[in-house]
Amino acid sequence: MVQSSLLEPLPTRKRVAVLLPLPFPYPLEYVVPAGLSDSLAPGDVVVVPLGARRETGVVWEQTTLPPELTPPPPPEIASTRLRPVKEKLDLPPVPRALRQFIDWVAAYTLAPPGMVLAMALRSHMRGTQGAPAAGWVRGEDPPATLRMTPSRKAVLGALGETPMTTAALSEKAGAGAAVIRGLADAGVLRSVLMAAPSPFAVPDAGHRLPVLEGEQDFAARELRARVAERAFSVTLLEGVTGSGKTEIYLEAVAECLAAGRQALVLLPEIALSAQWMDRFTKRFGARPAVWHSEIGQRARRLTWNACADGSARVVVGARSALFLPFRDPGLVIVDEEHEAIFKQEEGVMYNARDMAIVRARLAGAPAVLVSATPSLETLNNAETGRYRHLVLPSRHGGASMPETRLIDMREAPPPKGQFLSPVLVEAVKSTLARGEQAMLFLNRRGYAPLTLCRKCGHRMECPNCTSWLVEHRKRRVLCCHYCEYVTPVPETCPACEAEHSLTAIGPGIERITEESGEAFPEARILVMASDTISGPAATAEAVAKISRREVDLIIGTQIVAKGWHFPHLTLVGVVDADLGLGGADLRAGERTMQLLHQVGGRAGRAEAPGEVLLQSFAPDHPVMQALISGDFAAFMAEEAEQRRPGFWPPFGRLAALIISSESADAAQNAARALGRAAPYGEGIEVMGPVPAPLAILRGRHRQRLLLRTQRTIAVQPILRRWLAEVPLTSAVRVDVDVDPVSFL
DNA sequence: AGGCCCAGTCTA
DNA sequence: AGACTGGGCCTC
Repeated sequence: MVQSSLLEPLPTRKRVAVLLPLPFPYPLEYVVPAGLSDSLAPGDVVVVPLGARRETGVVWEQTTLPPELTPPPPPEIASTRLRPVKEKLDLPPVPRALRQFIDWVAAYTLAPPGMVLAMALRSHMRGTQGAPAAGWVRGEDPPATLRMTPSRKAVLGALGETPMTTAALSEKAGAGAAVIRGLADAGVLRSVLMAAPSPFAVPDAGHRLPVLEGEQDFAARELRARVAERAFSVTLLEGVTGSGKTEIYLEAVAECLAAGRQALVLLPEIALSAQWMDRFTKRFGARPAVWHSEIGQRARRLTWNACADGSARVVVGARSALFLPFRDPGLVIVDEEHEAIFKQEEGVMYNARDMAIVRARLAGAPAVLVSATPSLETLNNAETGRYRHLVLPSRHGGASMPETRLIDMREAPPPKGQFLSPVLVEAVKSTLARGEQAMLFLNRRGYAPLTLCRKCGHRMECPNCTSWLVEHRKRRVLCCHYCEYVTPVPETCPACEAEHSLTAIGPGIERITEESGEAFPEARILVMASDTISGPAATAEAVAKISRREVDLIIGTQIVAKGWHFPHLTLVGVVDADLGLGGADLRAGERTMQLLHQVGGRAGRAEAPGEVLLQSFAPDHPVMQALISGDFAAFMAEEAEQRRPGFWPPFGRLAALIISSESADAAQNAARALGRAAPYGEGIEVMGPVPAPLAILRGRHRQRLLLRTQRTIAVQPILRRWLAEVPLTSAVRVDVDVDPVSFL
C-alpha cells in the first residue's frame, strides 16, 4: 500500500454528491475513501460527517430536468475542503426513478431537494436498527486468479447456509471488512437482503373476474390496453357515482399484475376505506399493501422494502405513497382525482394528483385519473387531447341517479332557532316511516361555529388565529379548528362580564343532532364526524352498522361523502348547501358542486330510487342549478369560460407567496419588499401583498402575494429570480405554494 | 435541521 | 465581572 502510493501519482480523489434530508439547496460533496472506491453508486445510503455530527444521506447524481425547472448550479468546492464519506449502510438503495422524481418534485415546488428526500425516506433511514440488513452468501467459485489468503479462507469457511451480515461474518472469521469486500468484488460473496419473506401475498389477477357490460367493458379494455402498451399515457375515467369505476380500474390493475409489474392506487383517505379493501380482496383474493401516515413503524419498513424488491405488487395509499421506491411501476391510479386533499399544504407543498402523472411519466407507465366530478384542470386536459377520456354515463345494475330538489329556505324557513326546514323534516319522517335510511349532511363539526355575547356583541375568537372558536357542547369546550387551542365554555362574557349571555350562533353537526333527536324521537341516530369516529376500525364499524340497518338516520360531515356504499339509504338532506360558496376562493363553486354531488351519490344505490334535498338561500346559484339538473358538463363549461379570459387555472398558472412572522410589522415589511421586487412582463401579473384571509395562524402574522402567468410561462424561474432578489431576515418565513389550492 | 459564535443583556 | 439567551451563519 505504502509502496504503491510512492510509485503512482496521487489519483485525483473521487467525489460523490450526497443528498442529506436537510434543507440544503443542493447535495453536498464528499470524497470517496479508498475502502469504498468501487462500491459507491447513486442511490446508496451512506453516513457522512457534517460539522460535528454524522448524517445519513443518499449518494446522488445530476439528473436532467426540463430547462425551466433546472435550479442554478451549486458553487464549486475545492477538493481540499471535502471530507470523506464515513460508511455505506447495508440498506436497499433508492432506485433511480425515485431519485429523479425527488429532483423533479423539488424543482417544481421550489422545495429543497433534501426536504423531499426526507419525506421519501422518513421510514427508511430513520433508525437503521431493525432495517433489513444485507447479508452475504456464497457466490461464484473462487477464480484461479484470486489469491486465497488465510483470512480469505477463514471468511469462506465461516460462511453458513443463511446470509450473514458483514459484522457477524467479520467477527466469526476474525477478518476485517476489507477482506469481505475483496471477496465480494471478486464475486465469491454475493449480497442478499436478509429481510423476512415478504408479508405481501400476490394478488391473483384471475381470482374473481367481474361481469362487465357495454361501456364498462369497453372502458376496462381501454385501460388494459394502456397498461399493456408499457408506455406513459394519461386517461381520465369519468363516471357518475355507482357506475362501477372501481371495478373497471381494478381491471387495469389486473393487467398490470399479469404483466408482472407493480401498481399504485392513490386514494384521498386511505384510513377510511375498509369498503375499498373489501372490493379489492374480493377481486384479487389478497389484500394490497397499504401506505398512509398512520401505519406503524414496522409496517412502514416492510412496505418500503417490499416496494423496493418488487414483492409488494399493489400498493394503495395516501399521497405520500408516490415516494415509495417501486422497482417496476407499471400503473398509477388516482381515485377521486378532484379531491383537494391531494394537495399537501405544509412543508413540501405538492399536489399528489399532478405529481402522480410526473411519476408515471418518469416510469414510462400509464396514469389513470378517476372521478365522478373531474376537476376543471383535468377536464381541460381531456378536452384538449392531452389526456384520453373514458365516460361512463349511467349507473351500474339499473339503479337510477337520485332525484335532486331544492328547498328554498326563504320560502320554507325552519322555526326560529332551528335549522331543518319543515319540508326536510317531513321528507325524513316519511323515509323513516317506509323503513328506509336517511342522511343529513353538514360540513361543519361541533355545535355552533360562532359564540357571541348578547349583551355586548363580543365574539369568542382564537387568541392564536384569525378565527372563531367553535363550540363543542358535548365536551363543553370552545375549539379553534386551525390550531390546537381549546378552552372551557366560559360562564360569563370575557369582555363585559355579563352572566349567561353567550349564545351559540349557527349550526354545527352536534346541533343538528340535537334538533333531529327532537324531530325524530324514534330514529336510531348515528353521528359520523372526524372527531366522533376516529380511526379505520371505528369507521368500518360505523359503516357496517349502517349496512346492517341498525341505524335509521346518519348525521355526518365530510367523511360521509366518501365513496361509501349504503344500500338502504334513500334520502340525503344537505343542511346548508350554500356553505363553501362564500369567500374568494377560485374553486369555491366547483368544489361545492363536487362535494354535494358526492354526498348525493350516497342515496339510492340499490333498487330503491334515491332523493337529495338541498337547503339553500340561493336556489338560483349556478351550483344549485347544476345539482338539480345534473348537467355538470354545462356547469364546468361555464366555469371554464369564467376563468379563461383572466388566465386563471387551467388557462394560466398560479403561485402564492405566504409571508409569515411572529411580528406583524416584520411580515408586512417583508411582503412589501417582495411586492416592490415583483416580476413583470407580458403574461405575468402579481397581486398583493395583502393580509391573508387567515391573517394570524398559530400566532404568526401572514401576508400573501399571488403570481399569475399565462399557461406557456413557467412560474419556477420567475419565482427563483424574485426570491433571490429580496433579502429576508430570519424573523420572517416565505412559503412558496406553486399551484395553490387553498387561498387562506 | 442543528451547532457554533458573537452580541447584547441580565445578575449581583 | 461573569454568565446567559438569541440571532446569523455555516455545514461539502
